[in-house]
Amino acid sequence: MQIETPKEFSFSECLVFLGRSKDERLHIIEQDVVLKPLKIGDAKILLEISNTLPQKLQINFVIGKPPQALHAEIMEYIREWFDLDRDLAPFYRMAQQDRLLHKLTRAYYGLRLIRIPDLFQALCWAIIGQQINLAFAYTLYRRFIESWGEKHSSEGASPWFFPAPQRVAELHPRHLMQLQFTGKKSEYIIGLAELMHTGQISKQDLQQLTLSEAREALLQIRGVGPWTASYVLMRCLGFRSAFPIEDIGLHNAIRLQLGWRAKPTLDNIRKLAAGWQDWEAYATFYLYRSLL
DNA sequence: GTCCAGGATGGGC
DNA sequence: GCCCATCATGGA
Repeated sequence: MQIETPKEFSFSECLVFLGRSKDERLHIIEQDVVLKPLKIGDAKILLEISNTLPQKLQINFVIGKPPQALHAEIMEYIREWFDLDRDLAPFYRMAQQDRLLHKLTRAYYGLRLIRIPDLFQALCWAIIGQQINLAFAYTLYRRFIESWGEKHSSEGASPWFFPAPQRVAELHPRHLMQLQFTGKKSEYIIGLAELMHTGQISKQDLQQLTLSEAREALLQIRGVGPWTASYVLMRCLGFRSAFPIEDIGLHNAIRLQLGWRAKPTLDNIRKLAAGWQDWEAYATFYLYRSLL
C-alpha cells in the first residue's frame, strides 16, 4: 500500500521527532522504518512505514493482513498522523518574514506536525506532562502504557497499544500512584477514562465544533486547563490556530532562539507571534523541534 | 543541595 | 476576579 506525500514533506524530519525519547513504546523506529500497531475494528495489525520511493510512503503489513475494505481507514490514519493533508506552502511563505521561524523552517524543512490521533491518548499524555520535565513525563507515560496497555506481540521488541479507556476507568487512583503519578493526576486520568468510555467526551463530537467551542468543551474536563486544552487542540484535533502560549517548552525555545537570558513574557510572545495567524500550531511545533 | 519542569485546582481575599 | 499554596518527584 502506498500513500502520496505532499511536496513539503520530509519523512526523516518526522522520524527525528518520533524518535525523541527512548521511553517511547507506541511505535518503534529502526533503520528509517516505523513500526506502528493499529486497531481497526476488531483487527490488530502492525504497520511498517517507510519512504523508499520519492513522494510516497510505503505501508507494509507485518502481521495481520487487513481486508481491502479497511485500507482506506488505515490510509486515513497515516495521513492524519503525519498531517499530510496540510498545505505548508503558506506557512513557509509566512515564516520567511518571521524573526523566530525563518531559520527553523529551513533547518527542519518538511517536518509535519506529528499528530496524536487518539483523543484519550492525547489527553493522557498532556495531563501526565503537566508541571514535570519531559524526561520524567516519558517515564510515567511508559509505565502507564506497560502497566495497562497491550503489547502487540509478546515476542521481542514489540510496540504497544495505548491503554483502553474501559480498562483505565476501572482502576483505583492508588494503581497510578504506584507508578509515581500524583494523587490528583491519578484522579484526572481515571475520571477522563470514564468520560471517554461512556461517550460523554468523544473526538467525533469535538471535531464538529469550532476552535473556541472545542476548547470550552475540553476545559469542562477535570484536570484540563488552558494549556492542556490548547495542546490537545493542536496535537489531536488538528486546529491550526491552537496555541499553547503558556507552554514552558515554547518559552524556552523562544528564549534560546533569541539568545535571551530570561524567558519571554506572555506579552513578548504575543508580539512575536503577531504574524502567525492560522499557523500558531505549526510555529509551536517547529519551536518544540528546536529543543531536541 | 537547589531549582525548575511542555499546569490545574481549590481556597482565601 | 486575582493570588497563592499545594501537588510530588525526577532531572540537570
